[in-house]
Amino acid sequence: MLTKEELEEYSAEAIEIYLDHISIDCVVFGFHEGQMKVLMLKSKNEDGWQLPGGFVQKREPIDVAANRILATRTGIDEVFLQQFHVFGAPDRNRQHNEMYADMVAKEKNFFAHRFISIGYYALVDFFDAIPTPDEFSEICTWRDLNDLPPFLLDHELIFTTALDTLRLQLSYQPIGYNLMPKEFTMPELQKLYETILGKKLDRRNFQRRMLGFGILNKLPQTRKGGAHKAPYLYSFDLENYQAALKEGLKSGW
Amino acid sequence: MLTKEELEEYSAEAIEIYLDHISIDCVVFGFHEGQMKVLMLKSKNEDGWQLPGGFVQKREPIDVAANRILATRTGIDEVFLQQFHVFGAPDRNRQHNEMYADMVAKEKNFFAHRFISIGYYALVDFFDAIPTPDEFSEICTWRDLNDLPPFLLDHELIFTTALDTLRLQLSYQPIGYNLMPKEFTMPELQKLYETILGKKLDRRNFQRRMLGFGILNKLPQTRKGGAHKAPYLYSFDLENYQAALKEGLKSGW
DNA sequence: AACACTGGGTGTAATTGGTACACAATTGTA
DNA sequence: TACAATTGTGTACCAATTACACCCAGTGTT
Repeated sequence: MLTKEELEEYSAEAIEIYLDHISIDCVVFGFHEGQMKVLMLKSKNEDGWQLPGGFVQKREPIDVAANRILATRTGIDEVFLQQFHVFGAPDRNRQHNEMYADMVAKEKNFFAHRFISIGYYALVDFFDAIPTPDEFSEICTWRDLNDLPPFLLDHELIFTTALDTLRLQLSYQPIGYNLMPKEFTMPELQKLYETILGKKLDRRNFQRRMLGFGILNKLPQTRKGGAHKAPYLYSFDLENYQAALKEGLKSGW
Repeated sequence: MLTKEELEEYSAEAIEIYLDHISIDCVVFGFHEGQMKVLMLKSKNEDGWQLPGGFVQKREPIDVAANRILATRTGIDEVFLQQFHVFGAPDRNRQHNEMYADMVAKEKNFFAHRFISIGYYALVDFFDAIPTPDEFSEICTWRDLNDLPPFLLDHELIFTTALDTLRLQLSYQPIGYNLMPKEFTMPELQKLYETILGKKLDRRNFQRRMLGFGILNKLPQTRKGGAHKAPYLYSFDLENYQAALKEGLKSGW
């Protein structure tokens, strides 16, 4: 737990720099060894984990703020980052309020104010990110989607909503450019889709469909070294990929 | 334009009641005589129109705030209301700031603060709504989608984003329950879809597809009085409609 | 009363897209 | 060299979407 002095100091600084009542929380997805990962932070003071988050500077656009927060936690800039929902229950940060209620008057404790949080989700290359804790956390690390720790605040809701959004997104937008390495095999890409969706897909139909989108380049090389037939390598056709992002993969009506 | 005293009074009251830095703007869609309508307000002081909006009370959930704002402008409660995007550019309400800059110090003018606005869109029955202006507007009325007035602030962006979202939504969720009267004919419903999408649809395929969703009840009556064959009346099957809202109309993968 | 006109109800063939398979090819290992 | 495992490609089948044709009912005209 923080001391009275520490809390007051952090609080005074935050009040100077940041907009009151608005926060940002990021759900950062990565992909490694066939498993989906989320970036999480273990709180120093509390017994639980939270998502990377932060506040918006007084004259900073919110997208820039989200980018800055992510860059501070991972060292990566310019990632695929998308706002997906606003979480605005009046008591969403009740936990904090109660913990420090006796120590510092609520008005003087920036963090005890009511915060409406803008949820962003990000897709990043696992190896590009260097998880870096903030001043309130002792650990910042990737957690497996199948082995998630207890969440603080409403961060479980934020995470679940992000995952649902990602799954929905998957059906009408291309995903993968930000999660896969430059070159990859079709089975590797399929594994990503299966992990996000949480179910098996047919190998052959996946390949045909994926190629049908026209967002992949087949490279002449194959991935040698495996104990079996060497699969071809692919890369994303960035131009078509961007176009597909804009236009969507399915027309609907 | 407001007087110094009026502005200070409104401002002082707002500071008491509302959360600073957060606003809500609503894009309210209605449907009348085969035309899509949006609810808009003509500003008393400025030469332009805006979307209905407001602020969040200090201990009020944001969805409740959006509902309250809408209810105040239309008299309807419990409408289909959905947040779709957050608009957070630092100078989005620059217009206001400049206009009153000389009159009241910025710190004392609540409305000159930076506001991050949560965009909601609503679908309402045209006849249920009674457009009611707020204290800053002289007119509150439906405007035709094909004949929109000049927007103030970034409200054109908010409107456009809402329309895009609605069109996207249309391809995987049922729409109509909140926009159509209790009983309606298939051609009337089709007109709604065509208006939202901005293109013609095939009469026969539309009917089959719509019925295929299983969210309509065919009523025994027909709509008499037209100059031609009397079309059947339909109503929504609310139970199935709700289910379709949750599950989506298309599976995706 | 017969007729044309218009808009509404229903059916059907052609095309497309998705699903479920089978089989051949390649690689390292036994 | 045979084998196991995995990848590449093809094809038959079913479901959904699209495109189009035909008939029906109500109104106004001759």
